[in-house]
Amino acid sequence: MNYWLMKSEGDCYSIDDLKRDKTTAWSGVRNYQARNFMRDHMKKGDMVLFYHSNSKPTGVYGIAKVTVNAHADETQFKKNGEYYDPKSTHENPRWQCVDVGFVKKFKEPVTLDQIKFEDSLAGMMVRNRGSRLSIQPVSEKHFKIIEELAK
DNA sequence: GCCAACGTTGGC
DNA sequence: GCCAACGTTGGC
Repeated sequence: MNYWLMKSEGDCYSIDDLKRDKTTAWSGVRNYQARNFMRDHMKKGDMVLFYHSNSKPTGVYGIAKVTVNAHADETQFKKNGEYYDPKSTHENPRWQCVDVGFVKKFKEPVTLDQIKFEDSLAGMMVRNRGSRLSIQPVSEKHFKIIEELAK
């Protein structure tokens, strides 16, 4: 089983939205590296740190899990939609996404400040300045530490 | 809202 | 295949 961190802008799609929806297709990712993680490495049952970027405070707000393996991202075919990709075809879809389900929301978020402060979390990608990758692999150790910090 | 860092595009 | 220009991300 693998562990991940998925970013979402807090005011765009938050952990509360996921709680309400119970499950959602992680569509709209238009970055090849992030797509490759979803397509090739994320599997049903993998655990996900749900991270809010551009929010106050920024940090991990809860936990989600992968509920459906990668499949074509429908938003790429929606003309006039924000995520429409004219170069993509149904025969050979360019973008894929997994579905994620709600697991829990932390009482208090584990903030980016905390993550940077904890020596035991050295090496987490999200600590790097300018780390724009919206889906990042996380080690089991780091995942568990974040979970502990939330208690 | 600013701006540095990054990814992508497109001309050559 | 290089690289400048551009658009986007995301912390502050």
